[in-house]
Amino acid sequence: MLSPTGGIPRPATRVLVIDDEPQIVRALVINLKARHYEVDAAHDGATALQLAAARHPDVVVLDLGLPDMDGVEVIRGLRGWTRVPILVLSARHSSDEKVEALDAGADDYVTKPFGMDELLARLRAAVRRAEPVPGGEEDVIVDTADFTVDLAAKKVHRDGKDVRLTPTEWHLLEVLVRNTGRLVGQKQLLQEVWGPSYGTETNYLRVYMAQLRRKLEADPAHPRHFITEPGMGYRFEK
Amino acid sequence: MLSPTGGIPRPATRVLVIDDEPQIVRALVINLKARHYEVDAAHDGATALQLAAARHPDVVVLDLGLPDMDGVEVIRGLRGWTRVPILVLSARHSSDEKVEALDAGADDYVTKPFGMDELLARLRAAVRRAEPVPGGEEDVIVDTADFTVDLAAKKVHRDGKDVRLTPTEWHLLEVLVRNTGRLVGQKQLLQEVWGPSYGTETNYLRVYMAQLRRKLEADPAHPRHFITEPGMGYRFEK
DNA sequence: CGCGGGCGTCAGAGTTCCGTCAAGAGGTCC
DNA sequence: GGACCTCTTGACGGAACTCTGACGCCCGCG
Repeated sequence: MLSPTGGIPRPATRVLVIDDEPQIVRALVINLKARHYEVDAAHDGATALQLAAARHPDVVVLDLGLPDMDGVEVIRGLRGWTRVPILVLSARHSSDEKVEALDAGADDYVTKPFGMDELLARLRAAVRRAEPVPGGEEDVIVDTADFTVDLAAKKVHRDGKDVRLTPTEWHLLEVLVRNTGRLVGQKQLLQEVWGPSYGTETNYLRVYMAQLRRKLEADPAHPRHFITEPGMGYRFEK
Repeated sequence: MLSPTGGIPRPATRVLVIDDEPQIVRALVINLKARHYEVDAAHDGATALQLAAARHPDVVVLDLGLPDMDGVEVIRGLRGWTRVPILVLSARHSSDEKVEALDAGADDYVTKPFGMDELLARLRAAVRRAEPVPGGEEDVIVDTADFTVDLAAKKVHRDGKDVRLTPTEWHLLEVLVRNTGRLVGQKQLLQEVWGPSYGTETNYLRVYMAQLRRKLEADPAHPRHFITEPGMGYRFEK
């Protein structure tokens, strides 16, 4: 990873670009980075699905013509678990193609060649409407008997004090809290926190889970909130 | 999905069509009504804003060329109080126009002449993503008289408490529950839980089935939910 | 009435998995 | 360069889980 620890306060929009044509990827990456988006790129569908799971992009730009799988399959693969906006690029102008992609779950369909300004505007629109309603959403703060997690401010409060967490500790906590009550498999946990290639290093989990419990549990030896499900994963309970 | 809303019986999707060209309005209205949308139509911006406030449409189709006011002003007027999806129609292909409309709050931009199929697909996409998350937490929950299984959270609840299951127990339960009411053969059960090379070790089944019944049945000796079909397999009943 | 197959139950052995500690590697800030 | 801080890695005791064999029960059948 390039900046595993550095990304601190600004929640930059993360874009996943999926295209097998290097020039297009390059043009997109340059333009997006210039506008302070965080960009990941994949040149085939399999990599794309992996990256999406690992990085949780805020928006996906997908070229339908991929070497390894049908673009529509990529859409379905994503839609199986996420509602992230998908902006489709395609050289095909056929109406059927558009309808198929849109009905599979795409949010927008742009035909090549496209104007960069227009694409960026469509991207802004897609991101904008995916944003949570500015006024509502109490979900950013999760309260337990022992501590409070503020997902927006990235802060944990306990006994009237802020608890200091390292980036990895926070990342792990975040994944667990966003799935409050649900079991999160160790593989999923590892891949979301450490990256797609870390699926088996369960010792990381043990170390950092212990760290979290030491900092947040009233009695770290008998955790009430960070619960181990042996052989499966961990679960955060309020 | 045949119905515009995605199959669930719900009040019809309401569309507000704003265009000053009678033929286009007519074509849209006919096509939309044929697909069981409710349709309102306005021929100018002022009427459109009034109608939108009165009728609360689920999606707006807006032609930018209106007699009384600039189309972008209509977008702003709507965005002042609602996040309803806005699909813009326009004869102008200019990139600047598109960018302006999209940044003013439009969700999509289609240039005339447009294909009706494509427009309808884009409309479906706009409506779809505005829908609330299906099922709230989309947790698949199976309820019985004695306990509750949450397949997404991997949780079993009984008598106000969470029941702790081992990985094998959970896996077995999952296969049975996903086939509620159906007989699952022992070979199938073994292969799904233990792997393709296990087809005959029926003693595993006996042990873990007993485990499940002890943890979940009110009277493990006389199971109501985990039913043995001698010589064949097991069946889960609510 | 004896026999055998299929099933449920139990408890122990063996293995895997987890929590904990500690030490080293790498990076950052003064 | 030195003093942190953080992430990685290895080792170990103990806990949890899986597997296995033994036993008893029920039932159909010879």
